[in-house]
Amino acid sequence: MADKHDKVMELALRRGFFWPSFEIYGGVSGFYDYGPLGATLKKKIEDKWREFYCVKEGYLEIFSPTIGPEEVFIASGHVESFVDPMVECKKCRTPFRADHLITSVLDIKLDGLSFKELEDLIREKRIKCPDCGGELSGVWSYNLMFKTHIGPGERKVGYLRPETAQNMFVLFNRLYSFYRKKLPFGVAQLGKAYRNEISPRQGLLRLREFSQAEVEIFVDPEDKTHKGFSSVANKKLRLLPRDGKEIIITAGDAVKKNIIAHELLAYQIILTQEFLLEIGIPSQKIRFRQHAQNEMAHYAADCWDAEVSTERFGWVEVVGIADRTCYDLESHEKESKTELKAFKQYSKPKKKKKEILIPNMRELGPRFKQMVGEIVNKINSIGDEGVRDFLESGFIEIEIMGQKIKLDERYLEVKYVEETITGEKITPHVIEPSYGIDRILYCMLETAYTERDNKVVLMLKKPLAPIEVAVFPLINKPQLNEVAKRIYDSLKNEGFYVTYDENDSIGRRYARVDEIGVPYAITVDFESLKDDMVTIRDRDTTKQFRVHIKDVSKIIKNLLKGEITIENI
RNA sequence: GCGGCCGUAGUCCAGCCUGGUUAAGACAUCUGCCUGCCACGCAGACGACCCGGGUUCAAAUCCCGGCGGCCGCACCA
Repeated sequence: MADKHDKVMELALRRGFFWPSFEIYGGVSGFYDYGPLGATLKKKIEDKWREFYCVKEGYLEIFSPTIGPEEVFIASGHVESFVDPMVECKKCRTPFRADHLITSVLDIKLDGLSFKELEDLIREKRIKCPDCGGELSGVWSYNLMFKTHIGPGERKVGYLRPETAQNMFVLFNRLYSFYRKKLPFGVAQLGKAYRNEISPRQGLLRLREFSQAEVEIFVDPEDKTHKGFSSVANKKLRLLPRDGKEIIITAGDAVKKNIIAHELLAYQIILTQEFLLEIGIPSQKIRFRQHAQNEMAHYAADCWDAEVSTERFGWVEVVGIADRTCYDLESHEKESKTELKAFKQYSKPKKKKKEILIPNMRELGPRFKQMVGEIVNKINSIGDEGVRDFLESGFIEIEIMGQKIKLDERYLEVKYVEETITGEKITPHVIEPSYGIDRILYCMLETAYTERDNKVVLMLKKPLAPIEVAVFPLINKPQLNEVAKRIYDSLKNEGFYVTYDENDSIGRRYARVDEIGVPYAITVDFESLKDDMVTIRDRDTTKQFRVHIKDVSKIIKNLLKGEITIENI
């Protein structure tokens, strides 16, 4: 029995939403081409995402390279953590995660062992294949990143990015200046990411090259609020928290009861829900699942997945909403030796009284001559502790060019000063909603797929349909064709995605456009030649209304926007 | 990566077990006629054995390998 997944895949293939890539060379799994309808649909989903995040939230978009130098992914942890240690049974060839196997056989916890250590443990403890008792192979690693080389030769290693996020962390200082050094700010990026999956399946749900739409919101770690939160606090969410008990709760209560860690995360979850509803996923097919502690990515502190219910695969993750804390910025700061911090100004400057040492130049100059410069630098860099030592013992000892110099009260004077501290440097935390565009597109198609009288009707949300309006002559006659083509041309000029068809019967043409989700069809009949009116037919109800040709474009526009319906034109 | 099943026009599939003339059908597509609102009818056209090797006089068919798909195991930041 063909399930909905089969039917959607068949439709996608036949009508040009997407196709397996490189078919004439036998195909390569994990890659798909978007055909004309799929590419247009994808573009519309992406534009909707832009409308939500870039326009309404003001998180402007950037566009970065998809290849990055090794250092980026060493810092991000992907070179080390995006790897699985694998062993294989030499006899039955079953592969195992080496660490999982040892953990389960020896009933011990393993943390951060090297591959060699894992291998030694297996040999020492004589661990065999749990399935057949066969001998195990050595430990080998599988890194899910695509590796490449930058420039000639193999000296400079690069990787195809496994997520779009890293570019935005690497660019932090530039972005921080762009946003005029104020937190919070957000940056968006829509682009390709690459993961060399061991065994990709399930069509668009697990690709080796896929489109991510990510936003990184940089915030003060002590202020994870959102100014728009009060307006969404009453909206309901279907949550599946870590404890596994599903609840329906308002965003406000979820924060109050500490189910969702903070307002900003809750706001992002609501925003994601609004997005999914807007593209036509019904609310009963949406839930948010909290990651278990051990399931979370190496960088995340808390993470909620937006999941959409599908017929074959059950709940499918389409958006991940994570609090990545300061992990990424700190890692890049360390690896690049470049400060990646924001300056947090205190609401009131803090005053601090302290003692400092003032060099007595009158004495130091004649005594130390050309060494004075160095000595003064050393004195100025002496911390509070050094000052305290001096107060107690009456001298300090410094080292200049291997020479120890003792300085006593003759050379130094203690001064009491009041220092004003206006703020401090902090590493912002990052909240990240990360959309899987391809998965969303699949879920949209599956949701939209319906059958009516044995015919497929793709009930896509109207503004998102790749073809927005079809124009037909009632029958294939030159007089009608001429008028229909004129309407077709004028709609194209108005900016609509339009199709024109005069082949076969009117019924077949309606069926053809229903199948690809065209929301409205305009039909020119013989009456039209007399009264300048045409029929608009609604995809979902097949209801028809006659309107003036001159009003067609305005009416279609309003229908698509949902400002009017076919019943109240 | 392993195991099971599978791979034939754009799509769905017959034929394969038991090798043999021109690989059948349906739908879709195209052309012509017809057709006055939901896949109408008639006539015609286009179009396929996943790739490589082997066995054989002869391979879609049997054997081996590869690639791809589905399911299960494993994996999935």
